[in-house]
Formats: sequence, C-alpha cells, structure tokens
Amino acid sequence: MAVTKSLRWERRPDTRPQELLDAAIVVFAERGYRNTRIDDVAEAAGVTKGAVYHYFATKEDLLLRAIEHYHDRAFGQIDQVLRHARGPASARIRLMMRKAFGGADPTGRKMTLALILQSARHDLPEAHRQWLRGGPIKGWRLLASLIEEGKRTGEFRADADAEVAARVTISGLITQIVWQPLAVDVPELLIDDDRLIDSAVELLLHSLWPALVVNTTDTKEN
Amino acid sequence: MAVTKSLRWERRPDTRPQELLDAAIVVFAERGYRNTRIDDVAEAAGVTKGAVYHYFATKEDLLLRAIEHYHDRAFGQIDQVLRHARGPASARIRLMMRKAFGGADPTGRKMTLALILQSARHDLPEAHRQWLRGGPIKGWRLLASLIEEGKRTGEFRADADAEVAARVTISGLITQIVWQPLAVDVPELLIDDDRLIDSAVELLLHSLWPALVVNTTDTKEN
Amino acid sequence: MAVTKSLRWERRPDTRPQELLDAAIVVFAERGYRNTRIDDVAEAAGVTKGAVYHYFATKEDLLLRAIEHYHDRAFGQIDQVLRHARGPASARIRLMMRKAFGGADPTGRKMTLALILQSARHDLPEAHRQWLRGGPIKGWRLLASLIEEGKRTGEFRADADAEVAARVTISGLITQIVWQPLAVDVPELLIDDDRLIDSAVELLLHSLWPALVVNTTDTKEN
Amino acid sequence: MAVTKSLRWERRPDTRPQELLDAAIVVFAERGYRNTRIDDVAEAAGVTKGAVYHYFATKEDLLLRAIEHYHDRAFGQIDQVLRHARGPASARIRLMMRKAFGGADPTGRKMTLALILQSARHDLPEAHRQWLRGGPIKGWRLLASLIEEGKRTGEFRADADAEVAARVTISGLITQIVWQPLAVDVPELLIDDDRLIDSAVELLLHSLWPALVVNTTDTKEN
DNA sequence: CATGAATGAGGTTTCATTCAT
DNA sequence: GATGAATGAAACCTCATTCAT
Repeated sequence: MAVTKSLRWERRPDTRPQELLDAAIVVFAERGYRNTRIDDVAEAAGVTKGAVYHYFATKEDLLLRAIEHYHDRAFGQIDQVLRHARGPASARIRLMMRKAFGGADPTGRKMTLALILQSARHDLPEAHRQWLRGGPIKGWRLLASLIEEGKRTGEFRADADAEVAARVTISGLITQIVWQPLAVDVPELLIDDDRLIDSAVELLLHSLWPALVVNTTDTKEN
Repeated sequence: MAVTKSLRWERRPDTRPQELLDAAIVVFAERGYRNTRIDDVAEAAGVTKGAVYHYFATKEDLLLRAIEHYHDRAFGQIDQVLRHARGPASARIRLMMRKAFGGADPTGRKMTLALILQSARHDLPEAHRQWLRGGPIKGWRLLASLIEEGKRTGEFRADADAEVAARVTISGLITQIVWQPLAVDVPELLIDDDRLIDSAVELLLHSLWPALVVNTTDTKEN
Repeated sequence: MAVTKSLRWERRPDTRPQELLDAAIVVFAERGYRNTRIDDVAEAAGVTKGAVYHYFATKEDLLLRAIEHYHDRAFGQIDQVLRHARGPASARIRLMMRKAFGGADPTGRKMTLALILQSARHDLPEAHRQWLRGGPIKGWRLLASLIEEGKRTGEFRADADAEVAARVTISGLITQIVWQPLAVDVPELLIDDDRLIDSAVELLLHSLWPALVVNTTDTKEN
Repeated sequence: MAVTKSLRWERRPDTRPQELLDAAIVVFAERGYRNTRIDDVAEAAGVTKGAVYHYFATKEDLLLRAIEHYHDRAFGQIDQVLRHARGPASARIRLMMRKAFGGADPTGRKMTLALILQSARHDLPEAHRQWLRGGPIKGWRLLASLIEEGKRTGEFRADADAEVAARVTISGLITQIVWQPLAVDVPELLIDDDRLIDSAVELLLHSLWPALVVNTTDTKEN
C-alpha cells in the first residue's frame, strides 16, 4: 500500500474521520466511554467538538464506528492465519493464540476494544454484545474447535472439556491483558506479555495432552 | 398479609441501612455504578432519595460501604477454608476453587462485586484497585502458592508456570461468571456453573501434573 | 431575680427555648443565617433538630424570636439612660454612645444582632428592615436629637449637619464593630473597642463645637 | 426596532461574557450572592444557564470575575486622584472623598461591590477579605495618611485620632450608601448622596481642625 | 469544512420540614 | 417532650447535541 502522506502535510479530507477514530479509540480506552467527553476526543484529534459531529452523528455512533473500524484488525486476521495453517492441532493453537494476543494494537495498547467495551457494558449493551460475539466468543469457539480436532486425531485427551478450556484460556488472557495498564498503580498486576501468552498456551496444551502414560509402569506388572 | 405500612413510611431504623446496601449492590450490578441514579437505589429500597443521603454521605460512599459490607462474604472465607485444609495440593486447589467460585452470592448473583467494580474502573479507580488487590490478585496468589507447594512435593511438574496458571484460571473464571448474566441476550455465553468450575480445575490440574503419570504405579499397590 | 438553678441540674421545661435562642444567636452570628442549618443550632444547644421544631415553627421564626429576645438588651436601655441623664448635650452624647456600643453582648460578641441581620438582608428582608428601624435608625435619630439640643443651647455650632453626623458616626461604629471578628484573618481590621468608641465620640464632639475662635488673633490687629 | 434575534440565539461572542458580568453584578446586588440562582443571572442576560457555564466555571468564579472586573472602576481611581493632587490636606481630603463616594457605579448603583460582598461574608470569606483589604481598609488608610499629613503641617490638631476618624468616616459612608436602596421600604433611610458626602467631609474636617482657629490671622493679610 | 456559542435534560447533593414513635 | 427517619423541593454543575456563522 503506497504511502501518499508526504512530508509537507497535505490535507486529504477523508483523512479527518480516520484521525477522529484513532483519537476516539485511544481516549475511550484511557478514560472509558462514559467518562470521555466529545471534547476530549476532539481535543485529542486536534479539532473542536463541532468537527466530530460532522462525521459522526452521535457519541455512540462514534464509538460504534471506531469499533467497526478496528474490529478487523483486532480479530479478522485470526481466521486467515488458521485457514492456511496445517499441522497438528497443538501447533495451530500456538499459532492462533500468538496471533490473537501477541501483536500490539495499532493504538499501542493491546486489547483496546476489550478495554473499551468492558467499561461500556451498561452504556452500550448492544455494542457490548456484538463485541462478545465477534471477539471473545468467536475466539473461544475457534480455539474449542481446534481442541476438538486434536481430540479427534488423538492428539488430545478425549475426555478434556474443550469448551471450558477454550473459554477460560481466552477470557483469562483477555482479562489479564486488559488489566495490564493498571499495573502502574497496582504493580502486582504486571506480567510480561510474552510469558503470559506462551505459558498460558503451554499450560493449555499440557492440560489437553493425554497422560501419555502409556501406563509404562503398569506394563511391567502385566 | 396485614399491611402495617403507615402513611408515609415504616420506621425500621436498624434495618434500613442494611436494606439500602442490599438494594445498592443489586442495582449497581444491574445498571453499573455510573448509570445508577441514587433514586434508583432508593426506589429499589422503597424509600426516597433523601433517605439514602440520611445514611450515606455520597453516592461513592454508598458503593464503598456496600463493597466493604460484601467483601468478606465474597472473599474472606477462602483463606479460612485453606487454612484448615490438608492433603495433596490438588485436593486443596479443588477445595479452594469450589469455595471461591461455587456458592451463590447473598444477592443471588455470583461475583457481584466483580461485576460492579469492573464497570467502575474509570469511575472509582481507587475502589477498583482495592478490589483487584483484595479479590483477583489475592485469589491467584493463593492459587499460585498452592501450585508451588505441589511443585515442591513433586505432585506437579517443576517446570509449570504457576503464576500464569493461577492468573489465567482465576481471571478466566471470574470473567466467565461475570458474563453469565448476559446469556439471556447472548445465549452462546451460557454455561453451567458447576461444569465451568469443575472442568476448569481439572484442566488446571492436568496442566500441572507431570506428563509421565507416575501415580499409575500406585494402582498395582492396591 | 432569684436564681433557682441549683448545682444538681434541675430541668425546668421553660429553660429549653431560652437555651435554643442563645444557641441560635451564637451560631447565626458565626455562620450567617443562610449557612446555618437547624441541625447546627440544635447541636449547639445540645438537642436534636426535632426539639427545635417543638418550640419554633420555622427557621425564620427561630431567628425572629431570637432577635426579639435580644433586641431589648441591645437597644432598650439606651432610652432609659438618656431619660435620666441631665447635663450638657456633649455629656449625654458620651453617655449614650458608651451605653450603645460599650458593653459586650450577652453572647460575648458585640453587635451580634447587627452581625446577623446584615448577613440576612436578602434572606429576611422584613426582619432586616425591623432591625434597621429599631436599631441603627433609632440610634442615629436619638443622637441627632441630642445634637440638635446642643445646637439649640449654643453648645454646638448651629450650622453642623446633625443628621449626617449622627448617621455616619452610628453606622461607622456599627460597621467597625461588626468587622472586628474578622480581624483574626485580616489583622488590619483590629482596633481596640474603647479607643474606637471614645475617639469617635470625641471626634464627633470636636466636629460640633463652635470654632470657639473668638478670633483671638484678630483682636490684636483690630 | 428590527428584531435581529434569530431562532435560538444571537451570536455576539465578544460581548457575551461582558454582558454576563454586568447581569451578574446587578442580580447579585439585588438578591445577594446566595439567593441568586445561575438561572437568574442567565435570564437577566437573556441566555440560559448553560451559556453562563460556557464562560464561567462555577457560580463563585462568576462572582469573582465580576468583582475583579469592577474593582478598578470602583477603587482604582482614588490613588490616581490623590497622586496628582496638591494643596492643604483638607482640600485633598475633600477631593478624595468626592472621588471615592461621589460618582455612580457603572451599574447604576453605588457601592455595588460593597453591597454584594457584605452579603457574601459567610459564603465567600476569601473574596470578602480581599474586598475589605482592597476597598474599605485601603480607603481609610489613605484617608488616615492624609490626616496625619495635616497633623504634621499643623493644619490639623495633633491630638486627633486619625485612624479612628478615617475608619468611622469611611465605613459610615459605605454603610449609609449601601443602605440607600432600602429606602424604598424604609423611607427614614433616605438621604441625599451629595449632602451625605459633603456634610460628612465637613464634619470630619471640623473635628480635625484645632479649636483655636489660627487661620483667621490670615484674613488680616488679605 | 470547522468553529464554538448556546441549549437543556439529567444527576448529585443540601436541608427545611414533617411526623411516627 | 424529644428523637431522628424520611421527604422532596431546590440549586449546582455536566455535557451531548444543535446550529449560526
């Protein structure tokens, strides 16, 4: 994609909404939807309130379009990654999880959407539900299906609860990541992102692998 | 049923604050702190706004005192349970997790405080931090210490990441439970509480046990 | 008047209103009418809000009756003093002014009524007017009449403006005294009461006495 | 008169704050700070509450800025007048007092700030203190210094209490003027402004001149 | 396009007053 | 008599939204 943004800044009208969405996401993530004033977003984007209303009908619309705008970047790629991935389920799970939780958001923060929408549960119930469906739920369904696949191929224990494993892992990771920005005030929250994700995945896999016991000790008795 | 309610109000000086706290917790959980008007709480308690201010200085005070009031019931018992528990780490982990996530809140809902405080992250940052420290963090620290213990006794793999295991399990479960009330609108969220907790614990244990399950040797001894 | 208050405190029912009035005057003077809550008065009197409403219909009524109660003590005596006084106008003016401004209020503060009512100009216009009529205006009329008397007897200059002299002296003194409590924060306000009053009176008299020049210096030339 | 007022409001960005301050001063003087609602000010300025908050952060801010705005007009000129004045102390005192109390406020009322701030003694103690320092106290210090000067040159009696003379005259005049608007209800209060000021000054001078008027000797020289 | 002045609904808090006990 | 719980009318302040310029 050619970068047309030249050094001497050339105003392209359709740049403004983009900037507003960027600003909105950042500010909403920082202060929460309810505690963010339109003025805050405008200021962050370097314009005034009125300009925001040029492009977005309401505050809610602003958030909704921002979510929409970032949703793909945040979730869309996962399917792709998986679609082209081959190999054992464990490998594909590692791939998926790294893709899902590994990279930073375009805004610098991770899980920005989660951060915003968790705070907006009571303010924008519909958006919150959409996010749940398109984000966490979709995520754990995908993960669960990979686990089920592993179970089918015998890679994983047949008696493992794939659904719960997927749910807890996904929502646990989301929550941990969403809490990371609070670590400046609550240092006990701090944990290295890579360690968090990698360890979580390895633990998940360990919980799924058969006791690969082959009951070795038993054999000697048989 | 005899109506003893007098013209304006029925005087129950001792129970009123209690009732207000109960009402507050319920309403705050339902609508979120910010979206709850003092009138809502008052109405839920069957009084008027003024009565709330008779007992609580501010809206924030109301929530803070409600949190305080329910905190012990929500978290205090766990330590106790563990203090008196003996046996292998796995057993004590099962015990702890059931105690932590099993019983219903006195308000009917589970994890009510989590629900409220998550929504108040930007409104009452200090309360939110307190909750994190006294709730989730305390929870996963306890769980992590049990895991470490299991590692020391050889019950668990020495190379398991106890910290991450504890964090993801605890925050994953909290999140899942907090999302349960939304299942009326997003049915995909619905999951049986007992299954959730039990499976999560078993998965956790599986992820911790050594791959080579030596305890099968025990069987021959029986 | 026999003091029946015994050491072991004997509650006489008709003591309560008195105590409330005392408390009211003090608290109103301290915080102003509008900024004084009924609770404050009650607390100062060692009772609860309800008790105040036993004796006084409204907050306004409380103040009105307090004013009424203290008005005589504050102003009533002046007439008497003057009625029995004889001698030159200047002497009677000194007498009157000492009586009017000299003694401390029963509440410890001077000019308590002025203090209260000045702050209540917009809250209780009628009471304020009453106070003006019964206090300052009455005061300067009395003073003016003494001055006129002095003018008639030749003690004072016939061309002195008795009305203005009386007005400025009386309201100036009231104002100065009413501001004295603020001297803790604005030390420049502080002035000794006796000096204030005595000097003011002497200045007043000097302004009234004829230039008793007899043009002495002129005589040598004539 | 052509009505140029558009549907909702007429845009006069530059004058609006000014108009609000003007309205504020008037309304505050009329009803007192505490008894004035922001709506009252807004209404007086022909706008709504929100517009006031567009320019002023709080009700207190509104008053403070109004005071600031009018303070110079009310007090600032006096120093100037005196700085350029020469001649005997008595002449300069006359000059100062006319300047200080003579002209009408820009708002039509005289001593508007005094009127407002006296009522706000308990509501805005800090503003009240500022006013005392910048207004009355400054006034009587200036007057006192002129008197002292007159004493030094022998124009005035050396034994006159300059401080008290200045205090009583200044605060007496302020008080009288502040009470003038009440004359509609309490006619006894009414007095002509010029007479009040001129007589007060003459009385002050009479009280300061030596009893033995030596300047009669001057006459023979003419 | 953009500005920012103005609106007004909505929510928190205060406190005089009432009244069951 | 006294208490203090409860009421409810204000009043301050916020901020999404509108709209003239």
